[in-house]
Amino acid sequence: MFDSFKRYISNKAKLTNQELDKIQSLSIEKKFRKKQYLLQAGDICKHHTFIVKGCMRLYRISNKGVEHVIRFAIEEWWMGDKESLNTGQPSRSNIDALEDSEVLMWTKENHQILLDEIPAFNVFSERVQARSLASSYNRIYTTISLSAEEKYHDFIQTYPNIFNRVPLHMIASYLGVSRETLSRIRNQFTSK
Amino acid sequence: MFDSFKRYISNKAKLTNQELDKIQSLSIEKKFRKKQYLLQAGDICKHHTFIVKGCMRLYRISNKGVEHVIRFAIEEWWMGDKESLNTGQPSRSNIDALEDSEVLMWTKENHQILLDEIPAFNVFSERVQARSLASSYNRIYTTISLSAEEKYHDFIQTYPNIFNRVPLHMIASYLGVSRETLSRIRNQFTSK
DNA sequence: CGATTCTTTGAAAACAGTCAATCTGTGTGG
DNA sequence: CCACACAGATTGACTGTTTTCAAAGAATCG
Repeated sequence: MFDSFKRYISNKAKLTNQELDKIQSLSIEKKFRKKQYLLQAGDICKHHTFIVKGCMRLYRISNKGVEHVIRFAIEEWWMGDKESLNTGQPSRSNIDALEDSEVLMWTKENHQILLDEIPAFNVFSERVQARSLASSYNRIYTTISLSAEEKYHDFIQTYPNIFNRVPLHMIASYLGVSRETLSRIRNQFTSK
Repeated sequence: MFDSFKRYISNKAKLTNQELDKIQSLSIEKKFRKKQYLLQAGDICKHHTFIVKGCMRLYRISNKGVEHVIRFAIEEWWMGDKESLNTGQPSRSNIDALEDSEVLMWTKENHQILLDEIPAFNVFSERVQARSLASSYNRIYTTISLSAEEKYHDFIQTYPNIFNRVPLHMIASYLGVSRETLSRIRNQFTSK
């Protein structure tokens, strides 16, 4: 399982074998079955998680009891609640597996050790974080500027590998649109 | 002008006088008049900017020619297009001053020097970045989960110091709602 | 096969956007 | 100091989009 990660990170950061060994030695391999929670609201998020295989979602539940997907993640993406991880406060979000998944995890403390001891890993991590901030701004922009139909098309263009793996009602939730509306949008589109 | 920054950062990071001097020596003091651009779409963002006084907004213009505010920033907030700063690519966003403003700026390179040479500054910066990621997730959540009216109330609760300083139509733009709708929501509310 | 889970459809109601006109306050130049 | 222009806010009428509710139809999984 670590080999996948090795291949991934070797493209992004120049690491010696020793450094890779160190990263591996602090990692935890885990499997999650479909529907299994990686994090529940109220829990304190303790790990940085890298998805080797599978698909997950991070979502919150509103006070009306409705689920709202904040983001999806698939192979070679990072997952976790950065806020809870950072503050040590209970998370407001849930994370669960949408498919049987394999992940690598590092505790906050061990992750910090890697950041401190391996400069290239630090640079790499900052780049990951910068990119996730950029993509969240893009998401904000599309969410406030596009119509439901445009959002849907933007989504399948931006995440072609996700839209065909997750149920439509979750995409609707992600886009902030009712599932009925999204179903109609999609059918109206295919009939053209 | 640097004194304000000194007071701000001294609360958040333990820095020696030498370190503060170093930070100051690499800083640029600038003033922006109301309506003046700090960054225009197409420019490459070269600086990290700290707002000492005033109010700014970061926004994009859609292909229909409509402005969409991605975020506001006031005293003691950081501003800049992290994406462009990081990638060196032209920015898709604009930043301008909503009030006469005073800022401190550091070039990307000088900022990096500070991160490398001053561990406490590095830790501090990471915390800032983590917080901005967290707040952007919160924004995504409220944007997809709340109605226009709820969004407005959430906004004035979350940013009481901003809503009374910026024009209503910009708040509408920020919330992804037409200004007429927001105007109606607000009046309906005050008449209760 | 039976039970979930997911998607689709219809009809009504709620909601938000658009267009156009008016109103308000602010600041600028003569 | 006034008149004017301008940016911003409001209002009404209308249109269009999206939600909601309810029911039924696929698809998937054990």
